[in-house]
Amino acid sequence: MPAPSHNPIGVSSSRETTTRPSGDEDLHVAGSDRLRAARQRYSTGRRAIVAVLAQMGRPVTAPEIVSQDKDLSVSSVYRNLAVLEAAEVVRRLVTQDETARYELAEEFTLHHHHLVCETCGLVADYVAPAQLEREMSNTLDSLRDDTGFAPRAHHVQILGLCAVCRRAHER
Amino acid sequence: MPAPSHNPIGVSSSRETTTRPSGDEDLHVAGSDRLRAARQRYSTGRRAIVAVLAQMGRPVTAPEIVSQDKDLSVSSVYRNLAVLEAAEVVRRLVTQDETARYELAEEFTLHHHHLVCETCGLVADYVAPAQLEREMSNTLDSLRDDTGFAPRAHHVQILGLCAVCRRAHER
DNA sequence: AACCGAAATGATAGTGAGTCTCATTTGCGG
DNA sequence: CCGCAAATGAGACTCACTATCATTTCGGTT
Repeated sequence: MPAPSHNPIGVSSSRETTTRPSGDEDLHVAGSDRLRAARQRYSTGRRAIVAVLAQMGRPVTAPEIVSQDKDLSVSSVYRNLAVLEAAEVVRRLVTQDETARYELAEEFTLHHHHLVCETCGLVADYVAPAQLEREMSNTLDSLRDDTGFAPRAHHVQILGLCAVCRRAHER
Repeated sequence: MPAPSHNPIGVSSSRETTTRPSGDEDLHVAGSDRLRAARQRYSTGRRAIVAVLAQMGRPVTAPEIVSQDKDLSVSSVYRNLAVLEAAEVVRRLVTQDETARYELAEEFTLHHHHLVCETCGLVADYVAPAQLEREMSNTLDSLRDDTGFAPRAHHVQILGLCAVCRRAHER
């Protein structure tokens, strides 16, 4: 298990993500519950996908998931990601490189946003200051009142250069 | 030229967008300048793309641009959008439906974010309250200091139901 | 424990946005 | 007016993603 050292950003690996406080057991139990609530089975394939997402600790693409676990087939991964998203076990997110990425639903993580590297496309988790979140929810409240648009979620993407690309860029 | 006092949503049609204050002449002059600065020509095709974007007043996809102006070819549109983006005349943005959309660069509009309808995919401009923007820039400042990530831009997507889909959904 | 039917799977073909190539055309500089 | 680099457009290609469908798995019932 490689460990990319300490890092205030949530690109951390396996055990110790900044954005996922609870253990793997709870995770699978909760996943199973949610699927049952949606009248779906928590099959081996679906469990495997959740395991990969938990292990990665950053949003990953479907092809990445397939290559992580060779027992998974392409079509099943896509189908199951859709099921897991509908059951709110995973969250689907799209960034600048227009390939969908998946991560555990926010209920299994902390509420967070994303840092997107414009050079290499890497997406990292980022927990925003409480004050910003407060301001955001004020804003959403008035949006609901002032306009016809009914907000359900918000998502902040911060675009820039990740540490690695920044160093590579400097010289 | 309406100031974005009420109705912060910018889905308004043709002439009178809430998010683009200046006239078309200025726009093309500025566009031409920027391209020249990037050692590129402001060719007919590129001008046509800018005209379409100005007219639409909301982020549009490349296929939409092609269908708006039959003189444009697919390959040229993609190539020129890339050129225009590099010259910072247009801005490329990707939302949940993973099809890139383009709009005029922010210097030709007001600083704004986007309302994304989860049902129909429509993307509308949204000018956020000053207080939220203030909080956002505080956050970005400390991000730059605290982590290895160098932010260049931020982008808030508010996901939910647009007025039309909301009404269709209610009954 | 064997059976049934529904749910899940996986190989494969299809879709469509976006990219690459290259021969042709356009248009600025001398 | 010429020459050459920039721009164009048709079409082939890539690849993430979806749809199809025959096969397999699994939970519930006798």
